[in-house]
Amino acid sequence: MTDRSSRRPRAPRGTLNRDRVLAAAVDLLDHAGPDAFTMRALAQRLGVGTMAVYSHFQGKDEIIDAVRDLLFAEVELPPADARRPPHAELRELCRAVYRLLSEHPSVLHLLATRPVQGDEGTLFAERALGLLRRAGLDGPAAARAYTAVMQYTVGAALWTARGRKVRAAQGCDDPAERLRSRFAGLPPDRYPCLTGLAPQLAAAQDGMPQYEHGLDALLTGLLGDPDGRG
Amino acid sequence: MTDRSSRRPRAPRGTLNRDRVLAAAVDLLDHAGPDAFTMRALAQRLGVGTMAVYSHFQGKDEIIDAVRDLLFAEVELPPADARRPPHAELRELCRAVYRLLSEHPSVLHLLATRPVQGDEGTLFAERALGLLRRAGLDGPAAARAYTAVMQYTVGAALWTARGRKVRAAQGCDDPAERLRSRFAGLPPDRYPCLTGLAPQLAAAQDGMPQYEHGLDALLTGLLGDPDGRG
DNA sequence: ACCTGAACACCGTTCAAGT
DNA sequence: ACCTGAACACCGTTCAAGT
Repeated sequence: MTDRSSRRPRAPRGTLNRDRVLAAAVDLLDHAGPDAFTMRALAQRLGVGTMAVYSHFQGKDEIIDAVRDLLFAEVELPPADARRPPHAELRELCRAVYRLLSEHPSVLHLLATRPVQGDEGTLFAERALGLLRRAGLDGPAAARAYTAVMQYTVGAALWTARGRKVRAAQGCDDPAERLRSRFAGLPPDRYPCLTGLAPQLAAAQDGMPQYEHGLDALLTGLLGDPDGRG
Repeated sequence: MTDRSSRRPRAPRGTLNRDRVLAAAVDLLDHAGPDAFTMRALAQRLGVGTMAVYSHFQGKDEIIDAVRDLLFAEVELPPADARRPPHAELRELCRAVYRLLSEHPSVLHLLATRPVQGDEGTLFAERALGLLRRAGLDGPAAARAYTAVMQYTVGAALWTARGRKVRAAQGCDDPAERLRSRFAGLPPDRYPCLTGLAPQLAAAQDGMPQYEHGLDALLTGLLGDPDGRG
């Protein structure tokens, strides 16, 4: 199946460009992880010599920045709809970002290291801040609320990606099951809650449902209970 | 001032041990950052040959795990006090973890990659879960609430560390000011909220106050308003 | 048992050279 | 302008050797 030489045939001249490099970079990151994302592996996947990539990007950092902004631009922002309550629209906006970060866990590492610079990430911030204002928050409260929501989203996605990485490293068994058995095996007299709640803690490692649970609590605390006082 | 040879004198035999390696590792990580944390730099700081460290640790990963657990063990857990409302005690517990992560931003990178294995991190989880149960949450709700709080704490600390890293890289100017001027310079017709709220967004990059703002909102959403219905 | 230095298989990037 | 291969200065780790 694979090339005996483990080196694919060289692509003809002039076929390399920034888009092809970025597409291969996303593939490589998502498939092999950040550690395996090397300039040599990237070039090999593209069928060119290692240094060919440097004709289109200054170096690895510029590729990483471009990948981050490219993927953030792919967030499917729900259509603005003034009739819906801002709470609900904000929730969907956040879910879209979380979904992106979950589907491309490697971006997380990149997002965590350097902030988004691209225009599309900026548009997301604009939308979110507008919804927070519409929900009745003043300037400082909206800024703090936006920051808190982003902090939680990044943290939740990172938490999930961490579980996946452990699974990939340790023979592909369920990370939730590993967590459960680790907690369940602790001495119950010293850790009564932890041992008792091991199954529930494992159940909370389920990605989107857990994210929604925390997000709803956070938004309720930030905006007030939407079903409560009215 | 510095050694002309840029190589410090070798330590006498038998003075190296796990504790000295870990202390040097924490120093190196906090002072020089994760990228500069190499086995060669660590050994040089200890005044031994590179391979001497391998007599005490299997490799770099084992050192990283040990550093993470060591620092997590240093979290100053507030004394348990059944008279205080669980909401307040949980808040202090979380603040202690956030403070640790902020003071040792390099640990974050490590915490984000692999979960805490050490006993002390486990003790923190036990305390937090106990408080959530005391606050009236049932098993599944307590597990989800604990996970959400940890996710938010990691995300918030990472957010702060990211700002610091940018500052260190880009000539030491204030990261909040950089963020403010970037947002303030956007076209106001396309980004009315972002340009208008640039100062408030910059003000929200203040670490602990922002963390507390989000944490209180999250706890309120998870536990119910402590001052509200009673 | 503890520590060393050389060596191996990597990495990102520079550089002179090719087309 | 675009791409190449050799080379440089790194990295973590293996290994045979020293004490």
